[in-house]
Amino acid sequence: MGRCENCIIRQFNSLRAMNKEELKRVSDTKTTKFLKKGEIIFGEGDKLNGVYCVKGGVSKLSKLSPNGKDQIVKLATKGAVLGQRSVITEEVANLSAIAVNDMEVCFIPKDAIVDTLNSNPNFAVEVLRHIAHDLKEADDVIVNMSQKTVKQRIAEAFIYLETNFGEDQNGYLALTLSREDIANVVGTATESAIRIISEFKKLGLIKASGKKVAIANRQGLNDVAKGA
Amino acid sequence: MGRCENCIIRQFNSLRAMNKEELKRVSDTKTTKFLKKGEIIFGEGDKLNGVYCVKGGVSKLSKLSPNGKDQIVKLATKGAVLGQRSVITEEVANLSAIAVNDMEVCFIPKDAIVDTLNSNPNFAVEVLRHIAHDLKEADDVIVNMSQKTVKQRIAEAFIYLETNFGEDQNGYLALTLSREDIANVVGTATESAIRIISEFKKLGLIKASGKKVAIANRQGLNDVAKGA
DNA sequence: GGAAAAAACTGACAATTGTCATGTTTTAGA
DNA sequence: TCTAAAACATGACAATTGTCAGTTTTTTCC
Repeated sequence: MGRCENCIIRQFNSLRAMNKEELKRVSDTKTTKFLKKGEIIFGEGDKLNGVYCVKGGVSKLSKLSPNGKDQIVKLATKGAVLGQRSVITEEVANLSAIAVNDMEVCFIPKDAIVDTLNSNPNFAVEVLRHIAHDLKEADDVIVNMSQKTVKQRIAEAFIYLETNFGEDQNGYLALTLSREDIANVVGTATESAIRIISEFKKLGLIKASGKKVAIANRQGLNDVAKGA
Repeated sequence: MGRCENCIIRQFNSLRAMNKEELKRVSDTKTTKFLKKGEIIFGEGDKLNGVYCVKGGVSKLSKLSPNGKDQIVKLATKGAVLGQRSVITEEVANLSAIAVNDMEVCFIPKDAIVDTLNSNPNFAVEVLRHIAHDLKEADDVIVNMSQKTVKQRIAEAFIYLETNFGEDQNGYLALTLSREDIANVVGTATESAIRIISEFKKLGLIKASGKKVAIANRQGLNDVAKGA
């Protein structure tokens, strides 16, 4: 089992503001878990006894709406710390976290986090910065959701996937989502998403091989996203 | 000019975690401002040199979407601290803050906030709790926006206004919003909002006298909000 | 490799929502 | 109090999006 002190992932999240002893404590109490695609890290309403630091793979953070549809609020990848918010506010989880592909995560019991928050202002401020950034992103999502058409949001989603997860060696988006997941990200019916994706293919904006999608005309997609 | 040490508003926000000296510093550097309905506290893209503590009145926090429509992300009332997020992340404001009715706010230069964040973990954690709570609310708004109909969201908006701002002595909602503002809260066209509000009146769910609105059938409104 | 299951896709249609045009009422200010 | 401006309201129609009912393709796993 690796030591947090040597973990490069830490540079991407708030744990980098911990000092040596604090980090040692985290390292001594953490446990590493491997999850297969589709497995649940935690569910809406679960009481969380710690946070999950994502070492590899991607998780979708989603919430079930009363009408039975899932809304994906965020995709979390390497470096993300899941469950942080719930641990801070001492509430049950507001979102579910489900593995989109195979994942490796470290579970860190909450005491190590909470105690450090209360004693090390650098760490508290660093966590604060991250959560504040998440809040800004969430506000932007609210605006997108309510002011853009489904077509625009799907175009944006592809651009988002490219800029955040990159492409594989063949130029396909490195993160492959099912049509249903894409629909749940942009908040529309699966059929609507499929229809628009087909249209994008016909227009030559993207190309697809099975579920793999590649951006074929970035500028064109951008124009659609901007409503041109 | 009042002293922060004696200000009851402080009990509602993160400033309650400040100690005597810190509070004294805030009190010595703060300035009080009075704003009329419609006045701008700060605008999207402004560089903020401090935060605004709301002593009275209500502000709408909104963002202009590329299509020229405003999306109201949040309504802030007594006790809210505006601009906190931007000061923490050292970014320009992501949202505009505009007075919905006459307001009184205290401007607190950012140094007093930032220095305390860096030195007093209690304060940092208290701010963290507030921002974390805001984040949860924002996530919930995302789900509502994307999974509920305009009718449901308008019904919810009235219930929200009642539970958060209360009623006046005649039973009307204490906070009166224009139809346009309501449309901008729920993310729809003004005409659509007007139509649905008219429908609610016909159904006896609400009654209206001019722009003042009263909830006439809470259970019925609730049913609409839940999609029954 | 083949069967079963899951995912992707398509068409037809209905419901919701947006837009534009216009009239009416309310509000604010001289 | 009167008037102009703003806000509210409504109709007609178009565009977007959702739903249902299927078919086809892809994936999974024995």
